[in-house]
Amino acid sequence: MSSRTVSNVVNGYAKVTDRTRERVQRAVEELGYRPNVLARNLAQGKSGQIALVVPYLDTPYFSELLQSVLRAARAAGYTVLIDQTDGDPEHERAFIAHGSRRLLFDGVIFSPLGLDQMALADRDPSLPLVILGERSSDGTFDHVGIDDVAASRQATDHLLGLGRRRVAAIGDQPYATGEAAQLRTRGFREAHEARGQAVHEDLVIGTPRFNRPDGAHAMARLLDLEEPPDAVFCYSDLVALGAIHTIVSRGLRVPEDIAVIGYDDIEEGAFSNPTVSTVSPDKEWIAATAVERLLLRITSPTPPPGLELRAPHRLIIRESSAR
Amino acid sequence: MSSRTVSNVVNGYAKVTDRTRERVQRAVEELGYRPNVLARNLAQGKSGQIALVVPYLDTPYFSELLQSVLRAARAAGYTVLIDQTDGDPEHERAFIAHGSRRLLFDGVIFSPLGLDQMALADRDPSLPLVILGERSSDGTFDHVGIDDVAASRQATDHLLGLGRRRVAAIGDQPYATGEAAQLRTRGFREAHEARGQAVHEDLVIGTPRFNRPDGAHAMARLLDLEEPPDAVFCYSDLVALGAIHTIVSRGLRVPEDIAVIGYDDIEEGAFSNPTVSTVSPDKEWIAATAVERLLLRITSPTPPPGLELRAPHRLIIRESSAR
DNA sequence: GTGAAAGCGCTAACAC
DNA sequence: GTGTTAGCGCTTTCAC
Repeated sequence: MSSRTVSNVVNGYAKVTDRTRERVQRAVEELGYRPNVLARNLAQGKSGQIALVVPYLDTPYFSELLQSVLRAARAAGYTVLIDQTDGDPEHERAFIAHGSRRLLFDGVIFSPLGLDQMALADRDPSLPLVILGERSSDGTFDHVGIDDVAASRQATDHLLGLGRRRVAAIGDQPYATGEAAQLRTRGFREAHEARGQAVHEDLVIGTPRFNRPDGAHAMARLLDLEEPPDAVFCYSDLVALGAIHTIVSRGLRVPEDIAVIGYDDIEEGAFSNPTVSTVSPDKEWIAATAVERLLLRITSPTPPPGLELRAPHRLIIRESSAR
Repeated sequence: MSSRTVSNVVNGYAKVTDRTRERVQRAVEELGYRPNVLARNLAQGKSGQIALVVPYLDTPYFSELLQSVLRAARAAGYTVLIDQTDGDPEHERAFIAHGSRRLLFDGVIFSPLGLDQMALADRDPSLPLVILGERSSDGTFDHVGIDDVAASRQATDHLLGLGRRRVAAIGDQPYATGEAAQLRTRGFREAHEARGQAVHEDLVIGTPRFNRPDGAHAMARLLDLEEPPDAVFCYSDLVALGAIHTIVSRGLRVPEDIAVIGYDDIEEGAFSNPTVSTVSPDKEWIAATAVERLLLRITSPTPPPGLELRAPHRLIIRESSAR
């Protein structure tokens, strides 16, 4: 009995006699044999790992996503290695560039923040890659995300449909790396246009990130205006929660005085006071699709075409924008 | 020039001539040489990875912790592999038992939920291990966590000090795997004793997990009592948030009608309405210490003694239990 | 300080 | 179907 046969048995190749298989298995049991993953990795030139690289792991959206990715990867026998970039372009680049860690993972699911399209293109072409969020594919990787413009248009239209006439937007990022934010702003504008209403430019506020504090500060600025808004479209649920915090602490009511809608559909928004309306992307779909495409890319002998995958989304109306 | 010399240079061993080092480095540049991590791993018998295994990754407490662990590990040149067990005993056991994945990580930081002390003892003794949460060390691993009894006593005492006389506790788990919960219940009782007050046994409510829905349901039960509580000690901030959600939706006020205090100090509690008082464990300390001890355990030739490490904690009083 | 050569433990051609 | 053997690309003991 040789190592070849053992390898066959351990890896479950069909071509083994039942008797041999049994003999091997008993020996494995008795000797307490454990295959050495490290050796296998080297021999195969694969690590059996995929990396999930996101800007922030304590953002509920990403931790909920991480969970789904983990589940999908596990089902396929892969382990998940993670890293947080804090949106640092250098850190982000290091992950997709040629580097010594290249072999540590067979592929990457990557949610870039500080990297513009150009930097994305300049990467290790042999690294299977799936991009999350808002970056259009250049054909060498897959991209999965929801239709931000349409979703934002719907959210804004919902607010306008409530009869609100001074609708604010919190989260714009008018610079190269703010593509996702800009798409939402575009949707915000389109909704106004469709109803023949003008956008109040002073009500479009930028934020460096999409956090609670960002939302809280931005809302404070809006309330300090001579004519504050009567509704707010926030580019994340955290921003919405922060904004609501400010509104309430100033003695105003949500939604009576100011209606609020967020983005991401994190669980927190379903239990907050008030509960917050939101754009709900299908995270399970996003995670499952991202993993599926990545594994295909990893195992396929010839690189599959880079796809634009549109995840489903829907509007969830809760107390913060109830009639 | 041999591979030996190159290895020396790449790994930064001191014993190389400046001239040789330069020659090697230029060659490395020109050839675009990248060391193969997989081969190195095999040769060294190490993966340069540590695993973080927690019950739930979408729990803010764990995602905040994960973030700190990541930072500490990265500083030491380690990558972090993660897994979520959902508290499933079988899944948890698989991670610390002898197994083929053993070599995939050099050590594990583990927050068990479904595993009792006995099951913990029966593990791969060669696996460096640091336990988080409430499990006392048997001397073969380190344990880091806050003093749950003391912290719970302080939280409860704070509520009693407010003059509340019917203080409830949400989160008890009176079974083998509920050690952490039981310690909190003990602190809850001790606080009453210290003030010579009786615990209202009907106000001590169990929950399967420490989630928002758990808190919401438990609170509903408490409010259905003939004599509802006038204060609640919740075993997690999520439970507190869920409880507050229920209280508010019944038209009662926090803290006027019912004061609430939580546990974990997640960011969400600082922005919710009302903001929630909480027991704040020093997560940064916990993560840094856990990683430090784990790496020591990994690199030390002789196994270090298993330590009980007590992380600092403090009470943060916010609106939910303001006077 | 540098070179040669022997593993690390597995997988996968290649023969039988 | 089973055995033999040559790598995978490093690290490291051992001479020089």
